[in-house]
Amino acid sequence: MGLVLYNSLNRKKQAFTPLDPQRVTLYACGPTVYNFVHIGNARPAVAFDTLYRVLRSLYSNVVYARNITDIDDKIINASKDLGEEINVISNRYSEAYFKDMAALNTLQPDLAPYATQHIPEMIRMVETLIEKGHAYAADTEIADQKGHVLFAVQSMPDYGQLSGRSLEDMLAGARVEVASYKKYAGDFVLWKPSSDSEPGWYSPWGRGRPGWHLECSAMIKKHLGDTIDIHAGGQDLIFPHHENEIAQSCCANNGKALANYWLHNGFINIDGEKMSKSLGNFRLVNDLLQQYPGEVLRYVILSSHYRSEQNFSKDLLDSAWRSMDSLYGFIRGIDSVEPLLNRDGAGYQALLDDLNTPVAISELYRLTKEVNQVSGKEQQDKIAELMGLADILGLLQQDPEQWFTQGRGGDEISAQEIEALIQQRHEAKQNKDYAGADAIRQQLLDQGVVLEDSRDGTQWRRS
RNA sequence: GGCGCAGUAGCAAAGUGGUAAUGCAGUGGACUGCAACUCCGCGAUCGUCGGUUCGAUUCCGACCUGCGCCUCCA
Repeated sequence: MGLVLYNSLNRKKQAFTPLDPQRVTLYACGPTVYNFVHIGNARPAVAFDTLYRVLRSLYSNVVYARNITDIDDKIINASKDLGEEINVISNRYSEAYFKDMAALNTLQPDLAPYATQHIPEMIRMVETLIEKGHAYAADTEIADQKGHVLFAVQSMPDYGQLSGRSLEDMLAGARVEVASYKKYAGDFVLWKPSSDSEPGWYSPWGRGRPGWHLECSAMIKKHLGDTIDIHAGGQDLIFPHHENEIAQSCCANNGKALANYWLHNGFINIDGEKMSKSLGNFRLVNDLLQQYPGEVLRYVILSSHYRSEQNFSKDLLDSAWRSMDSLYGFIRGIDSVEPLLNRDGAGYQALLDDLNTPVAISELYRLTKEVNQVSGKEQQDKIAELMGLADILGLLQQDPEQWFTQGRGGDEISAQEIEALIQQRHEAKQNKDYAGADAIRQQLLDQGVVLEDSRDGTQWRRS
């Protein structure tokens, strides 16, 4: 079977056929860098990183772009709150983003374009849209309203196609007051004026900054082309963000489709509730990484299908950690072999079926069982297959020894102390002092260290 | 009001028109000085009520419950 993807455009699974098999293009919406990212931001990064890995297994040249939004009102507000320069904030948090995502074993995208480095391209696109009659500069002399350029949604017959709603429907439920400079209530901002204290760039409409949606359209056009294969992001971006990207790009590029496949990941909730500032239940990846290995977070994210909603909780993380332990426990002590992806294997086939990562993970377990049932060359092949599947999932990337001896947060007994106690226990055992040996075992267990005796000696792991 | 999603064992999570993968937890056993690891075994009729069908968890309808989007949002 070839790759099949669920396309939000028509709400169906479709066989994936790239425009150009020699250059497959994937674009995922990245974060606005005004703070550390939360676990919800990590989901698309991990899910579409997995897609990237699958695409690379199928095509020789895949170009994956994930943008950084480094100009936005949220950053401007953060700048005011913190009393720091915009670029200091955006630099700090974009760096943190790359670090956090690397901890989740996401591969570096081929391109990581920054909005602020594409202002001329954005201005050019706005000019094109005005020329073609799809956009207009606000017709007003009121000081703080002057300088807006808006996209005229009524100029685009198909507007609303991705989100599946008509203009009337959208306006019927509108929760926001309509700005007076809009000709039509549904029109959205392409360019807006900046005050002297706000960051801005000079444009034909005065000093200002781009609207939110524009950067993606401009950067895709510049780096990937007028029409790309796959555009991905969170479900909440379907409207308005992606709908508006489509409108801008399509109208600016003579009606060409912006993307042939649109993928959207579901939301992550915290203990049954949506993450929100008012509830104060944000889980920052950076914080979680203090307590859990990045692979555990990745495992959790991949353990449910990317389109379904996922409920995050401590229990889920702890249970995922134990699950990972059992996988690492299995490969601990076996000789490493060159990973080999089995393209006919159920795990890889599951990934080709709209990224069914839960099934792929279950195959990991099935393979470990199979390794036990065979021996010799056959066993080596199974191990290679296991690691090949793990590689494409971005799991089991650590050395098992390191995995079990890594810290698990908090004050912990050091490896040296553990080794010393193991030596003491060994001596006790030699003297048939089993009570003494057991006391040491219990003492370590109380400190979260489990001992495993074998013919070759004693292994330990933190639990 | 409009559009849309979900409800599967204690928890998590796949899946199929012909009586339901997998993981964690629990539990019985083998192994062990005792353990751990590992191995073998054990659990659900799939929100409710109807309909279609030889047969539905899987299709259709209604209902109940939870949730998302409707220009801040992954």
